[in-house]
Amino acid sequence: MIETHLAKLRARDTISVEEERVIRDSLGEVRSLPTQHTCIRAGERLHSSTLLLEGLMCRYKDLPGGDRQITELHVAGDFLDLHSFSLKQLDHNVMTLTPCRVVLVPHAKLKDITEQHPHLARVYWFLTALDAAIHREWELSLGRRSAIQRIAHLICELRVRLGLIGQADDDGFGLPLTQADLSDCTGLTPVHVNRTLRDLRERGLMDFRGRRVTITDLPGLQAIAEFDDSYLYLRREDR
Amino acid sequence: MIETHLAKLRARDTISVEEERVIRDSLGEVRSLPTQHTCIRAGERLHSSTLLLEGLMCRYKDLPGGDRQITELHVAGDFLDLHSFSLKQLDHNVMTLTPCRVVLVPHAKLKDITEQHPHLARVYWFLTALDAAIHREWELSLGRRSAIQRIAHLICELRVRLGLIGQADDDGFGLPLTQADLSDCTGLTPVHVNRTLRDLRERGLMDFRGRRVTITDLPGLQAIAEFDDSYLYLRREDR
DNA sequence: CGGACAGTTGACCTATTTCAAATGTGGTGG
DNA sequence: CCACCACATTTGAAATAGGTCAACTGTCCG
Repeated sequence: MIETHLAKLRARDTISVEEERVIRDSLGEVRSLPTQHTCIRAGERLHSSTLLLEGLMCRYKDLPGGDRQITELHVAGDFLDLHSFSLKQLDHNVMTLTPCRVVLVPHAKLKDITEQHPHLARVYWFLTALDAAIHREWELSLGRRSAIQRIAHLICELRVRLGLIGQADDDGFGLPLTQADLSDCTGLTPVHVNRTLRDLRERGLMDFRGRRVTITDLPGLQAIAEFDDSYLYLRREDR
Repeated sequence: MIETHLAKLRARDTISVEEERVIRDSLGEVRSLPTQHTCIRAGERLHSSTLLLEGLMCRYKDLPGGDRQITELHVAGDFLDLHSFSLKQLDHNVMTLTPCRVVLVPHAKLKDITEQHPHLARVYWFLTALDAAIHREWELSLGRRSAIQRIAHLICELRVRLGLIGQADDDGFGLPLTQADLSDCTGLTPVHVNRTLRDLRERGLMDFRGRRVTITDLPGLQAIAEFDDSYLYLRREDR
């Protein structure tokens, strides 16, 4: 059930059999969620964190005028709100972008981990630091990259993150997002996303159609995005 | 020496006398740094985290073309790189924007804290989650707010954060940044920052001259920024 | 007094947005 | 199997927020 989660952790550190058992013991209720469903709202008091088992979800913030910014995408194996353990409530919403399956991890169990399994606690602390690193890279995209770079960069990021859990290879991957979702990730309008996707296709770099990204020139795509995966911390370390 | 740091923590949780002693015992070398000095570079292996005692610093990422994005500003009492404890190396640089004084906290001491003082460890985990919340708010600014909103929002954020450590009130605060620094925070050009500051002045909202922000209409400034401080987690909680 | 920056302004430019309409496309009910 | 509906995608034309380039003006400090 949590193989994708373990794959994500084990790409970055050593998780012992004992720790794996502790993780499995922390799991609570499993839920299935429909698509386009906001399952956590900013300001709600939370008592458990949510681990994504299957599907695609996002964190987003809305503006009074109706504009939306997605601040991070989540794939299987990600904690959507591990930070709610420290924060107690979130400053953003979390919603599904596809039908999803999730499992709840009570904050009480996480607290036990901080008291009895300090190494595992450090690994989980690392996961929240990794989310922050992704936020920083998105700040760079939103602040300083052009439209074509923003989209190319996002696709490069997703290729690596999905690759870790065996859901992407060099040729492409399934990506059940609309162009409007993509515009909310990149701070662009849906119309401009459409034109930019055509540009990427005409340049022979990638094609995004029918909920699938086909990468036709990976080095070229990475070059235009100026993509460097070091912000994803893919090396194994002793935390 | 670390009063600003304790003020920041105690605005969010209860720190016992014992925990205060643990924090004081974790402090290592104190350093004075000149202005415009990059003291941590992306990719460097780090063995201690740095607590800012005095001055203004920033985290930033550079692009090959020379563009720069500041991802967060830091005031006295902030850890610049508490996350380097989990990450081991950073994905961004850290530099001074004024002359600064900092104190180093060895990662070995932080590791001891995770093993012997789980509550304090959770408080520090919270601090890194707070940095991530600030990153998310900046993503929203960079992705969806107009130039005038981005600058107004940044000023509102700094007023609150500096206020917590007694360095700002409703009338304004010292802010030793250049307009170019401001442009690197907001993803704008220095020229447009200059015009936008004039706009804010002519609207009677705020005036930024001579390294000082004078707020002439705080409610108006907050209104145009659509500022809501909940992402700064100012309520005290039991973490 | 001079030099290095920081700030200011004007004229022009362009990437992206806005608005509006047309064209797929997938699912549902008859 | 078809008609229809709700959406997602695509395209064109016009508008604009913010960028670029270049020059000029403080201002601080040695």
